[in-house]
Amino acid sequence: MGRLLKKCNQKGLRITNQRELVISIIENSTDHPDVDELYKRASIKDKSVSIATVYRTVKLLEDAKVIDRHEFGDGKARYEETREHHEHLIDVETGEVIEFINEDLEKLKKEIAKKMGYTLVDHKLELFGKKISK
Amino acid sequence: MGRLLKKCNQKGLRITNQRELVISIIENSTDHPDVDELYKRASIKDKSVSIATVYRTVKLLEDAKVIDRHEFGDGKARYEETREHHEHLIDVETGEVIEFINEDLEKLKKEIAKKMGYTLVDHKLELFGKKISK
DNA sequence: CTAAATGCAAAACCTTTGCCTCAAA
DNA sequence: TTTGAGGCAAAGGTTTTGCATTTAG
Repeated sequence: MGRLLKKCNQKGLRITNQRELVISIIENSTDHPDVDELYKRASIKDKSVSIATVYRTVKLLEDAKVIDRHEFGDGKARYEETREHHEHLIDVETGEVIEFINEDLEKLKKEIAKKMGYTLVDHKLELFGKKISK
Repeated sequence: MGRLLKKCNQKGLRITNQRELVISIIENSTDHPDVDELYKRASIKDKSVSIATVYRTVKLLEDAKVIDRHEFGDGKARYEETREHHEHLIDVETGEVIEFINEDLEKLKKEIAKKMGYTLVDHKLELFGKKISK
């Protein structure tokens, strides 16, 4: 049984065939698929899955905090399994999404929030960049 | 003549009554209105303005880089006049948007991008926080 | 068994666009 | 005067939802 499915069980989510399928797809994706992409990948294994179920499932998983939703500026939500916090750099020319972590950044953000009288419950940082040509 | 209108003139944009109205509303807003809100505020002064024009105007102004578009996670684009770069802290309990600037953050972001082989063309940082209760 | 999940299609949102009319430069 | 802008309504894209049916627990 996969990591993500295990987490869902721990949270007490009812697992249906459709949900298990979507969960396994997210778990085995290394990119940041949107709902339509998840739907396409799911349809390969089970043509009867509806896109409404995919939408309902990602909302369920997001509420359960086992997946994260991102908006990279193209008007569609994109998803990935929740894991150690990391940031995204989006190549504006290719659309490629590159992940990175930076401890200084993590510290700085918490400090800033604290200084403003807030505790950080979430944050998003996206860098949009152009590859430096050699 | 307002700052923002002046900038638009400098960019050579054709100024119509409708555009001037939308420009003045954005310039005099201290919040981050979405298109519907801009449309409502514009309609008070001129009921004939259409929402299509508001959409076309914000796109024009965004392309001219005199206003910035933000997405704060509620599915609607929000706009504000372009000015010194700053970040947003969103109070998750009230929805209030608090602006701040932090030079360390600015430097760090550029460094990170550079280290990854990119020049930063844009970036977004949003902190989501809860007010620390006294 | 029974409450909850699914599929389907319609609807809800936000945003864009075609077309004809109108106005800025 | 002439090209670009505006108004209106229709269409586009993503996401949500009502309802009848199916299924997990």
